[in-house]
Amino acid sequence: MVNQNVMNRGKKPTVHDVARLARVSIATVSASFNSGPVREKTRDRILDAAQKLGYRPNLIARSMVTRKTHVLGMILPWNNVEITDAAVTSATSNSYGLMSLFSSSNSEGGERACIESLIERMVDGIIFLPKQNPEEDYGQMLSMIRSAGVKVVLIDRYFNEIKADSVVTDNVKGGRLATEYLLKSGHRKILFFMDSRKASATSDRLEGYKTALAEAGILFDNDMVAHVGMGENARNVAKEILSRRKDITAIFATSDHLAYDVMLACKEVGKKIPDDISLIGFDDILLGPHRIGEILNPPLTTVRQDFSAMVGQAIDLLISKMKTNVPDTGEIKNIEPKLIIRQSCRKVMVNC
Amino acid sequence: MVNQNVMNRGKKPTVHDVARLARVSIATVSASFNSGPVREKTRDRILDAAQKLGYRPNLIARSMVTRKTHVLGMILPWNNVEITDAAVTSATSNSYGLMSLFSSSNSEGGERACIESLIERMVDGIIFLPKQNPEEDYGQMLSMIRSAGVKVVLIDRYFNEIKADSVVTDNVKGGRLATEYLLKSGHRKILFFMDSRKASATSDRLEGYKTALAEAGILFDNDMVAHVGMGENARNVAKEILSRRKDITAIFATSDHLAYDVMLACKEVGKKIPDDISLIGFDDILLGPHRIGEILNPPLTTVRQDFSAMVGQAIDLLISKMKTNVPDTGEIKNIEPKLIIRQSCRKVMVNC
DNA sequence: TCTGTAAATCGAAACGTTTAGATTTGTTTT
DNA sequence: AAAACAAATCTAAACGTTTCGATTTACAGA
Repeated sequence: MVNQNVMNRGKKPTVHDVARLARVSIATVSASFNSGPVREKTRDRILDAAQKLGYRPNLIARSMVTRKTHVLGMILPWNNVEITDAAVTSATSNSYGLMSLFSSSNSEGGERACIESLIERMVDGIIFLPKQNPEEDYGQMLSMIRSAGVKVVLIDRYFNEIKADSVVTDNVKGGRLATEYLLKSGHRKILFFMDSRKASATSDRLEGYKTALAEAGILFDNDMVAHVGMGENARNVAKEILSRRKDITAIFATSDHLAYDVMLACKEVGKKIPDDISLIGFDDILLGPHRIGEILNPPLTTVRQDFSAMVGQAIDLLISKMKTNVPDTGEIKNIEPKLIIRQSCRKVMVNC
Repeated sequence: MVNQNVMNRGKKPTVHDVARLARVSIATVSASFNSGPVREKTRDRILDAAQKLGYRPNLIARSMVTRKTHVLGMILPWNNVEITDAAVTSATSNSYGLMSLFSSSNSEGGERACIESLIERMVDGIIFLPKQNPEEDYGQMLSMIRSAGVKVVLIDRYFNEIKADSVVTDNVKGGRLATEYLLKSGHRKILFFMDSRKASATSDRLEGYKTALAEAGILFDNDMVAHVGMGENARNVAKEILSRRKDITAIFATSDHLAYDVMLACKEVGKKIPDDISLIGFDDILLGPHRIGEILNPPLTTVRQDFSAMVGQAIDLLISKMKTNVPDTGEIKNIEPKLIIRQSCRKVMVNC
């Protein structure tokens, strides 16, 4: 029930209306809504008046003067449920809004256009998962962001040449986990099956693969890493390799999607998983109430990334950077990956 | 290279800086950025100046006076890649920003809290997919939105008692498509397997099921519709029915997730799909480069919803409503569903 | 009661646009 | 060349906050 006498008829009530009703100045109203120094009695009177009028501060007006929108931006190459979920949850619980953009569906302009759009909308900070296309100048993109006074933290990727705060899965550990598991199961000829992007995530996983091999005293063979080129079809690439390299007993695919393509290829080529080929993926993609690995046939052993933790920490970091105005230190936070054992790998006899 | 002489050193340039450099008033600057009436010669001078200064209009300040943020809000029960993808694409191409919220992960407050948050942030319009919980007062929620001067269109759901514009899949057609297909394949005992929510989508699919039955001259049997209660596990419910009702030859599940649970149940009970039981789903959930139905074993026949078209039309409608200030007509737009035939159904001999 | 001081309150000026309405400029008509 | 009119430009006032410095108030100590 709204008191019509004091209503600025038809329009939303403002600080002025509240001030008038509470018999104080607008400055005092503002103070009581921002926990400034105001006597309890006055605050009660003001809150009462605000209540009576149904007053809610206009965030746009506030942004105008504070030069903070309390909105975060996020740029991903593709939509990812786990990431966007974690991001809105984390942003919301810090009472920030979130605007997500997908750089690959952005028809023209890609990542740069996304950045410009977010800057224009004056987000306070940006969570950025760069594609790491070799032809793009990420240094320039980042300085574009910074010179607009916007804070940024990278997720799932980091740059060697460019100083930027990132939070990523410990991919070398992930690669090691997968490879060690295969090694322990007796496999010696393990194919590293990757896409052709130049992402830090992928090369770190490869490094983990090499580390595990070295620790097991096995010589790294460059022919055992297979790239799926840009235009190529992963399934066909896998088929080709499968029929050419009969010695391969296990495949470590750098994503669950790639692993699925390997499954398809195996079926077409007449190899059974895990009997003929052991297969391990990466990501453990979430799919509604399940993981894709549970649904596949056979259920896929894989390395789970904790995107929720990754994004949560990224947003915490971002917010703390927004408060204290220190320049980027280039810090890289690692999130622990986890081996999820299902049924796509089998033990193999080693002749020793 | 920025001209330092004219720079408001350190701060971003404003209309005033541009006006000064171009020797016009700020009103004229504003006019040329809003395609107002300004002589070509002057416009060039202004655009030149703006260029030189690196001027970009401050959208917050603009919002302050126009009372439009050019941001849309979206509320979904759960994150859905297809919907959020379509929404950001469509919003972006109309040069709107988008803020998505998920009412079920919003720890406290749910849908109402999401609405309040979006209103507070002064979005111009809201795309709302209500859970349709029976205990919620959606009429009140909608009038909350409207009285804040925010436009709203519903997706995937509509209300009978409440006047609200919606765009939904033609679910009775979808239900009919699925049932007719099963009927044509010779099935007579078709279980309608649904969750217990009171969503219009589900009851429409049931209506489509009944229609198809009636058209085939088959008496509707209420025992052939199975509900999964709130606390219940769909797989267990399916198992129970499967072992009790030996006459069932086909199951129409109202979602792909539910269909997957049926698959699990069949496996546990020793029934083979499609040999013993024919199964059909709904949604045709997108999963990266694939559909979940392709990945399942056997590949799942299902009814595809075109979420992309649904959201696209919803946003178009929303935007047109925001321009012309007419009250909601309660119009309901239908999106065509499509039967996707894979391998989870088989033909059955009819004794005639 | 008076004074000194800290705390509370206030007035006014931003913040960067858009937008009426007034005024000037340019163009056509007479 | 003057008058009439349309088009372009300008001036000033919003829009609803926060914030800074000034002013008032409350209260303790003398």
